Amino acid sequence: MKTPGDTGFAFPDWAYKPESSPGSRQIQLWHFILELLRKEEYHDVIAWQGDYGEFVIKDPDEVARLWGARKCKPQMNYDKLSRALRYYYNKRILHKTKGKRFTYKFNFNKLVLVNYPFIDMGSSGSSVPQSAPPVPTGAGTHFRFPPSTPSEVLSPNEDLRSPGGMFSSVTRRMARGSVSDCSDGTSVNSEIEEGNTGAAEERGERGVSGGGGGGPGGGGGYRSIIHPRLSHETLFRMYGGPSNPAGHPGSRGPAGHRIHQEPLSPFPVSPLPGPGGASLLAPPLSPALSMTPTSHLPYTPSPTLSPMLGSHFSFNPEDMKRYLQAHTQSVYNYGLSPRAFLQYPNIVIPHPHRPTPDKERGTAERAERAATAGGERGGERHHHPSLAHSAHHLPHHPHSAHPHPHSHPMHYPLHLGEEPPHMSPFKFKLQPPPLGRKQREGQSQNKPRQSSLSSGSGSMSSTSGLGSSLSFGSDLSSASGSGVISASSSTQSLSSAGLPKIKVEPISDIESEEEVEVTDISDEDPDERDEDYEHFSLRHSAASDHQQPNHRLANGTSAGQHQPHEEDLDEDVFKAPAPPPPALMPFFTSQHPHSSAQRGLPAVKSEPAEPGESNTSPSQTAATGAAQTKCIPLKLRFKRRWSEDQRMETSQEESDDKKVRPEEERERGRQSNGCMEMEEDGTGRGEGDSPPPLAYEGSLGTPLASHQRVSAELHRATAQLSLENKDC
DNA sequence: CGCGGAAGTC
DNA sequence: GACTTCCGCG
Repeated sequence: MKTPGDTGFAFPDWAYKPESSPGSRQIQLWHFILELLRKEEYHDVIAWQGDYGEFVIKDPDEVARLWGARKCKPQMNYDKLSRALRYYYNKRILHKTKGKRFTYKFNFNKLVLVNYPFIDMGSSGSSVPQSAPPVPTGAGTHFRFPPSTPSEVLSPNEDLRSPGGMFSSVTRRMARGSVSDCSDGTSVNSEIEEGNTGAAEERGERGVSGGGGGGPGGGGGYRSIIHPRLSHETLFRMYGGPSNPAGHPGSRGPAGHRIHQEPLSPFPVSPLPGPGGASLLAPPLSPALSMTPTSHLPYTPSPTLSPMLGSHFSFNPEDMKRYLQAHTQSVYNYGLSPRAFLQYPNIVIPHPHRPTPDKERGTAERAERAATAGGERGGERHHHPSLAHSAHHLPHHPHSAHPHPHSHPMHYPLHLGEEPPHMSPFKFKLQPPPLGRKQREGQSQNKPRQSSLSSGSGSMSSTSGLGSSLSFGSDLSSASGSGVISASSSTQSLSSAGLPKIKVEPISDIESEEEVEVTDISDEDPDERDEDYEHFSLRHSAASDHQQPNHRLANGTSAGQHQPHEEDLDEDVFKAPAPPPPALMPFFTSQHPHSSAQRGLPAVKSEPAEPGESNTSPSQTAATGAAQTKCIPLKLRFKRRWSEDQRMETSQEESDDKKVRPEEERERGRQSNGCMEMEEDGTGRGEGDSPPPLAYEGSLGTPLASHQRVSAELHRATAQLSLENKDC
């Protein structure tokens, strides 16, 4: 069951970030739930189960009690708590797993975006921002619950940010959490907070954790202790975290909880990939990712994962920064709001469990698993298979130029400042979005994959990393998370259906590291999807020409996948949030575990969002098949996309959905103002805010400047891409 | 058990 | 805004 190291980490830090509730000071129920989930102590009461993000309340009364204690609402009961939970449905934070009693599922996407930016950029690499929701460790960016675990406190993200800044923010949050505690000793908070140790629950300890008191101090303490830049792994180790599942797998474990084996991590089965396990390196990918069932995709992409061998593999902070800056608005803006997702609908968050049979993945995963040894549990924690792969592969990569030995080649691009635009070695294969079904049907089979897109030399990538990344920019970026990019553009018209998903994979790990394939994977049906999705589709169609012929195409491969609404939704929900911005793309790429499987390349694939288990194969197919590859006017796409994004940022029009929308818009408004999510923390922001630090080479002092700069880069990249595509 | 409206609280 | 409380409905 639990993972050994789990102690705390079920979700990625970012998951804890309070997405929408900037204002809310009090602990929110979902945070509380997450907190409980991450603590082994409460596994008998509530635990992860089943799909990614899915959890079961084993003891409703107890959970209610705890919640009541936390909120000082003695009268709390499950009925009331569940009502509160139901309110999350509309917010898309949570949804009910139908047919399963007391079982709910988190919608990480919603959360992700918010956190995204911060996702570990840090060395830690926690990397997994997007996709892996559940990154185990949790260093949450901003907010964490009461800081329970040191790890959290330490969260890489924060580290990345500025030590100080993050800190403060964290502390604050912590403080908040603690504050909220009810006076009574029983307060849950305290219990939770203690979590670190786990056992220690109790209240007394709080101080130690710092949660209670206060904040800053506590947080600071941890921080001080740990170097900001420590890799997650390190942290994990410290905490017993992810990386070494092995270490603990058994430890905790009680076997079982009544309900599940799952440990803390949301991903049920995550297997940690071995590599990590093995070494420090092993990045703590989110288990989820690794786990991801195949059904969707192999989720690949986490941006961060870059394979760096050595150091952390996660994102480079820098990259993240760039990304952030670049997308400052876009991403941030999109932030939590569902819309954000809309933009990046394709991104899928992998489900932990569903194993996919994919051929491709299988390979990679197997290897990983093997490495992991076993552990599913281990897997959960952090290892991302992909990482492992990437790591392994990297060495092989010819990239001589690599500045960072560790970093994945993909990263290169990132260093825009330094590198000339063309430098980048990457080659991208672009696969055009799937043709319309009809086309697809006709062609799909025929086409094996056209890798053709790849420009011969990968010129694409060329542009500076940035370029490449940028190119993917908005649209792609979205994909990035999962690795999937929606290529909105497919010329074909998709119709409302949706965007096709495109995969961007680095194609050769070994061979040419840099190539990236972009495949259209989309399979989703907007309809099924949440409103957001719908919007999404709308947007695309309207905004871009992109309409793609069919989403279905993607589906096509995966088409079979429909699942019931719920699942679909779920799936959708879980889809990875925004893709990493262009800059990030590389990261994503590298990370891809599954994709890598194919070759071991670090590729980013986006899998169909669809959860449908059925998909798995299809999706893979799609991925692999990529057959669809076609030449797409990427340039146009990107450009448009970019334009749109910007536009969007500027004006938030959008159709709305239900309730959600309002929120989104609001958020946007705020964000647009320039505020990042972080800001509130204020402290956090200032200090740590990564963005600044990230700035491209610092050239961008201000976000705006950076943003512009990014835009420029993007355009440039786009142009190059277009050139590359010309072949087509 | 689960849903969601309605009203109320903080 | 985020619940909490109550309640009717399936």
